This record gives sequence, C-alpha cells and structure tokens, in this order.
Amino acid sequence: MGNWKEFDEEQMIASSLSSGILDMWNTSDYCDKTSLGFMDLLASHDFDHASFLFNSQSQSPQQPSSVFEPTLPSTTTSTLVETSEVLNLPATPNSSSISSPWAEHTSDGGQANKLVVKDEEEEEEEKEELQKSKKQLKPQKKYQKRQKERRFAFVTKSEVDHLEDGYRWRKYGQKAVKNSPFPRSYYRCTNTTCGVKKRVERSSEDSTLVVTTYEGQHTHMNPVMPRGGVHSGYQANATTFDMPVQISTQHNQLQQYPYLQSLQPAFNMDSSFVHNRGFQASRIEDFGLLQDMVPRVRIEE
DNA sequence: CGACTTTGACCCGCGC
DNA sequence: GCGCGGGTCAAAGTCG
Repeated sequence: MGNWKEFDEEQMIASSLSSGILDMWNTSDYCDKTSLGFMDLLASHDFDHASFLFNSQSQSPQQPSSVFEPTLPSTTTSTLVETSEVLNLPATPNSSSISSPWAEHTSDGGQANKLVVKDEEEEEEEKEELQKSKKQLKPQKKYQKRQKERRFAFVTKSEVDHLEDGYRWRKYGQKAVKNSPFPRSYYRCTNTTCGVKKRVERSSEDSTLVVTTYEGQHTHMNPVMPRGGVHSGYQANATTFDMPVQISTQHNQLQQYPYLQSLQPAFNMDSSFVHNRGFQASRIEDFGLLQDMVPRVRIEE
C-alpha cells in the first residue's frame, strides 16, 4: 500500500481521533453506539473541528472497543485519517475560536496536537506557482495538473466495499494496487457541479477493512437516498443550520442507511451544539459506522 | 434509454 | 530518459 505512506503521521492522528471521539461520548454520557459528531465533521470536511476532536484525545487513555458492541449484521468499524494533503479549501470561519468542554479538558489546552493546515496550504501554493511558471513553456496537455484537494480517509470494517453514504457516485476507474490482491476503485460524485471524489480499497493486511478516501467538498444538496429517494433539504456544504431540524429530517433516512450519519453535511459546531446533538441523537436507534469502533487500526507497516 | 460499470489506454509525477 | 505506479478518460458493455 505504497499510497498510504503519505499517511504515516495520520495513522497516529487516526488512532487519536478514535480515542477522541470515544472520549467525547464518555464525557457527554453518550455511548449509544452512534457515530454522530465525529464522522460528521470529517465527512463534512470540517477539519478545524475535527482537529478539535483530535485535541481532545490527549486527555484520556483509549477506551476499550467493547463499548461499541455491534448490533447490525454488517457492522462497521471506522478510523479516521486526515491526509496531510489538505489544500484548496476555504478556511472555516470559526476555526480560530473553537470552544468545547472537551478541549478544556485537554492537559495542554488543546495545543500540542493541533493539526497544522494553513502552513501547508501556503507552502503548496508557492510550490504550485513555481511549477506553473515552469510549465508555461510547455504546450497545454490534455490533462491538467491535478489540484490537490483536501482529503481524508477512514477505515471501515465492512463486507461491502462501497458503502452508501447518501450521495450518488459514479465509478470511473479501477486499478490494481501494488502489493495488494484487492483493486482500488475510483468514484466521482454524479452531480456535474460537484468535484468530490472518493477512492475505495480493501486493506491488504485485513480484508475485512475497507479504506475510503474522500477528496473535495460537495457543493450541492445531499440526495440522501441513492436512487430516486427523498431529498432531505439540507445543503451539503452548508456552514450553518439548525441541528434539531436536521436530526428530525434525517431520522427516517438514517434508519435505512445507518452510516449516512457519518457522512452528513457541514455545520458549525460549538459546545452547545455538540451537547444538543448528543442529546437529540441519543433518541435515535443504534446504528453507525463507529458502533464497534476499534481504538487503533494499523494501516501500514 | 438513461444511468452506471468495466476496462484498456493514456497521462502524469517521481525515483533511479 | 526510462520505467513504474497512481490516477483519469472514454468507449463499450450491462442493467433495470
């Protein structure tokens, strides 16, 4: 899995995030096996808040995965990995002032493990400008240089490779992966205005693990139901909306597509929101990607 | 017939 | 420059 070498640091982040979210639930007395909150943040590409979760991990040791007993036939186990190729995304307005009860609990005030995104962006921009000026001498090629998009990956324990996440995807490629018996599939969001892509591959080390990598940000309404389904009416890249409303509109859909809640649209999050969401969500049935979350999933080496 | 998948060819970046 | 591996294109095939 050569491609995962770039995730070396993220392995640590992933496991930290895992314990972070477990910690979040413990703190809020909310351990009912749902994945609300954590996966939402990463699926919505709200990395500033995801880093907040990361910050919160340092407070406590990892929790036993037995807290999340599987209750569904096709159980899923997720570990988040945010890549270091985090670029070309507008900054989240609240990024500099995240307040949360969990952040306060961190031993170092939530500073030590902060994910650095901005510096990498600037550095990369400079690099790309340099390359641009060099390449201007060359004729235009059919394929433009791929823009590096903010990406994140998570590991899911599932029998199904391509998990339904509420968006419609079109497969546009499949490649054999070096040193892996399993191919990697490439999907693109079917919405023409949306450039979000995702890669799906099965771990060569543990065939029960599916590695899904998202790239880009949805720019349209979430169709939620895969084909001809009900539209939920919230925006995929919304930065604000009323959480209770969202919960209620999602409820029926989530019952059918348990992992949807882990891939829901962006939102602003503050401590009251998290409490509110936890409270609201606890009334929803048990389901979710993280219900049998494993504290640590080793991706490579 | 439209939406989606499959698959070989091609492009691109990178290391040697 | 060359080869390798990852990523994408696009025509053909499949499915409902």
